[in-house]
Amino acid sequence: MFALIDCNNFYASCERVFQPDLNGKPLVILSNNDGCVIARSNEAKSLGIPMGAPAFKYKEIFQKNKVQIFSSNFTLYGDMSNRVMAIISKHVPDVEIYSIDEAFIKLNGFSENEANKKCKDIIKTVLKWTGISVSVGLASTKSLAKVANRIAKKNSDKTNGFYSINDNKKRIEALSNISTRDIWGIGFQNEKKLSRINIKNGIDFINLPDKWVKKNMSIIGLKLKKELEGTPTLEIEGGKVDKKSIATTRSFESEISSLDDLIERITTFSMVASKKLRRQNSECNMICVFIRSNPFKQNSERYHFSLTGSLPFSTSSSIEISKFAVNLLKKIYSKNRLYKKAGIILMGLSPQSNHQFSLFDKDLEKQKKLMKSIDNIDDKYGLYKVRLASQDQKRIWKMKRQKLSRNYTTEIDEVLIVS
DNA sequence: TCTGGGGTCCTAGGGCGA
DNA sequence: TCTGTCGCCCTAGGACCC
Repeated sequence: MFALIDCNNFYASCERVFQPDLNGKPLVILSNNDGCVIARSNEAKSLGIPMGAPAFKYKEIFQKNKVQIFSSNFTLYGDMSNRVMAIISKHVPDVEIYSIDEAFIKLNGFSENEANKKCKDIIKTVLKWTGISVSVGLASTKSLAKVANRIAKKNSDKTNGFYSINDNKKRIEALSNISTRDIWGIGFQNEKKLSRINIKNGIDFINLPDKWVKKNMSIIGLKLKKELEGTPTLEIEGGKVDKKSIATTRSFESEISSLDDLIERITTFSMVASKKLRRQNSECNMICVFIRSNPFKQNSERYHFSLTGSLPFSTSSSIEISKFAVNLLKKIYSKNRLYKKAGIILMGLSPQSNHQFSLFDKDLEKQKKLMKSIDNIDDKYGLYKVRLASQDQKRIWKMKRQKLSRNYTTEIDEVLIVS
């Protein structure tokens, strides 16, 4: 049996834990730069505010309904997530942390009653210890556990946050009542394809021939079909898994066109990305750089230039990576154009311990020591205190985060004081 | 004025060596 | 030595997820 544990309206719940007066009020969390709505409380959902809504377009609705607005505080959400996952891991050994607010668990060797009890215990303990409410769906496969979780959440007044698809009748009923778009793994494009042949819900989908599904939705679609039929094709992926690529990308506060400005951004992104790389003790041998226009601008040309290059050696040095990235940037840069977003993606990741030595390694030890010193200074005085000459020394560009809450759990100066 | 960021996996198609 | 075929590898792009 698999269970999916999902935190309810996670980001909104994190804010409410420390500001309980927000309970019952509509609440939204905005993306970086306060751009889009990325999380909503139930009250905000019922006002018709969709996921991904551009904040500026909903200003009136926010004002009219006194919607509480927060900038995303990933330090807080990340810390609360760690606490929730630690509690789940105490209850069961087989845990897969699927995202910041979701975890799959495997309940092998448990009787049905024991599995049900375990799920209910988790709901109770997480709420008691963290203040975050979670929903749990239990079923024979991961995809069906997702469906069960959805039922648990949608009907929380009846389910108390727990639902189990434990027989065929319940499985058929659940699949009849879920539209294809709401099934995990069926996205916008696949829904369009299915809709064209009049496939509307989960039952319609599993009644399709395997051959059609494989041809039109690839092996992933076929695996999903088997899962919904009750045959597991996806396993728990436990343990700490190293990332296979690391990206740092940002939209700019306004369009920029000069090469010097772009070099400054790409250098800074390289510093951030290579730090992430060193944190997981990896190095990379491929770098992709991209720059693009504003896709939302009416009546103007859209462009997206990107280039991937292979390094002659593997490295985690900020200096090597930024030097290489800037060279790639120079190759794709074109004058007299306006750019709204840029980014760098590090690929070909391998553990530092497996380093393949090459002719270019004469400075390796020197670079390693330098990076270690930079990381030490950052640890002591705050992130990214050491900068390369091509970076903006004053850092005049900054993410817009006008409605940021406090770091209640990670900064001693910001903890709540109870008087 | 103002529309996020960071991942994974799969497939098609081209290059290239056996 | 030339040519055809097969399969592997790489890359770009698209789809999905949160």
